Amino acid sequence: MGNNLQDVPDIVVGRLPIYLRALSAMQASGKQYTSSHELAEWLGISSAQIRKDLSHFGEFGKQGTGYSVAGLHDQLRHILHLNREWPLIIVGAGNIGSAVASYTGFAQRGFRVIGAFDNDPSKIGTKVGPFIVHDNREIPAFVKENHVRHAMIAVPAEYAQQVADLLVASGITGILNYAPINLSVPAKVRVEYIDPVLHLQKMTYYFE
Amino acid sequence: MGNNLQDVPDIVVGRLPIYLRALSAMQASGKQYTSSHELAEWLGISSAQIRKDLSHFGEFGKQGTGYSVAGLHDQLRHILHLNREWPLIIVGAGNIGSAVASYTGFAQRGFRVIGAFDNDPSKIGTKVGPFIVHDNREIPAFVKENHVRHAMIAVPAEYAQQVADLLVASGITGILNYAPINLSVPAKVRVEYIDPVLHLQKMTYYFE
DNA sequence: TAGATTGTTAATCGATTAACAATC
DNA sequence: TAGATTGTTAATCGATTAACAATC
Repeated sequence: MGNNLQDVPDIVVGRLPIYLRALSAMQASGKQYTSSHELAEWLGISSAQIRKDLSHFGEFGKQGTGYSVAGLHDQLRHILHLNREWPLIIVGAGNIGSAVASYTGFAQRGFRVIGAFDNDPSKIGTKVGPFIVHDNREIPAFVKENHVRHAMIAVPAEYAQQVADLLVASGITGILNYAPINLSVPAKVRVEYIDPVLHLQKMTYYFE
Repeated sequence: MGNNLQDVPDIVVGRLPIYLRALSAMQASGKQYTSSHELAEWLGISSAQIRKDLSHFGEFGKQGTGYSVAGLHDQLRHILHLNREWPLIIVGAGNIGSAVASYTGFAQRGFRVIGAFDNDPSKIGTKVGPFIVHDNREIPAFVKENHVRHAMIAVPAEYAQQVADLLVASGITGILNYAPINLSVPAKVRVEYIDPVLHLQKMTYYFE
């Protein structure tokens, strides 16, 4: 019941990848079946929440038995459109950009970095991970040719907005921003943020 | 009113670093005063929420005028215990660990990496950023000597839990986990998670 | 002063949880 | 069958927002 995208709260969508990640770990450990209770304990949330979240998309369990680990895993992959490989680009070839370009964890989870860009002449032409760094000016053509939807921004904060503008103009509709600054983009473009310092600062509130 | 730590919802605490980050940017641009409305537009949230959040900690504004950028910035730094420098260690000297060790963005925001560790003999003794990588076995002594409270985990998922156990046993009370796996730790220990793939997977739900 | 904006209250909105009939 | 667990409903809980008196 309720398969309309509009029906599903954003906060629920945000938990699906967490469920998927837990199911992958269970699958890797050879587990065949699980239950909302087991998943809940694993993740530190309530079993009712897991059942409620899943109920937005269908009925995936069996009374008395629970969920097939592989079955629910596949359903979630499908719901999240991860049964294909999404190409990604990374803009910024500094420390963070290099680490992201070299990160091998994308492939098994639905994504593949296919290009790296920077506007610094001293970086263009060098390699980060397996990629030769190209000039930012090549982004629009590259994005169009390769039907890229996602980009990661790993440039200094002062350049992040102009890079975002370029990405949006190039047709990118999902941005993962590593620069510690809020971006302003059209409503149709999704932006997610990663800033480790925010997490650390949140913790220190509770210290001392 | 309401300066009791228990009073303040965790979700409110999580927004304070975002406000602080915005105020830093305003300060850098030479702005003297701001208002809840301006901050709200900047951050894409409601002005009422900002005023409500701040009201948990005191009265920082003036009717008709708004907030002193520098004043509110300092208040938030104080509330978040950022008017000192917190030492950090990083465990795992791979791509992510190296990037984090080299990241220069911690210093201005209350943190400083002071040590890097790994258990791989081929990495111990090498340099990541400005640090020589030490053996994980040196963690307990190092944490005690330097009164370290925070650690970042950047090891493969399969080792993350045992590293977390070692950190907790060493006296670490705040963990920022870059490994894509949920950690199980005592209630007194805070854990925050960074997994870029979760963010990307959330976005693809809305694609196509 | 007149205009603007705060801090706070009360109302609204939405998310989480408890409980249980259905059923494997 | 007996035990276990789902999917769903209704109740609870908590967070967000609208509105406004106070006042700079």
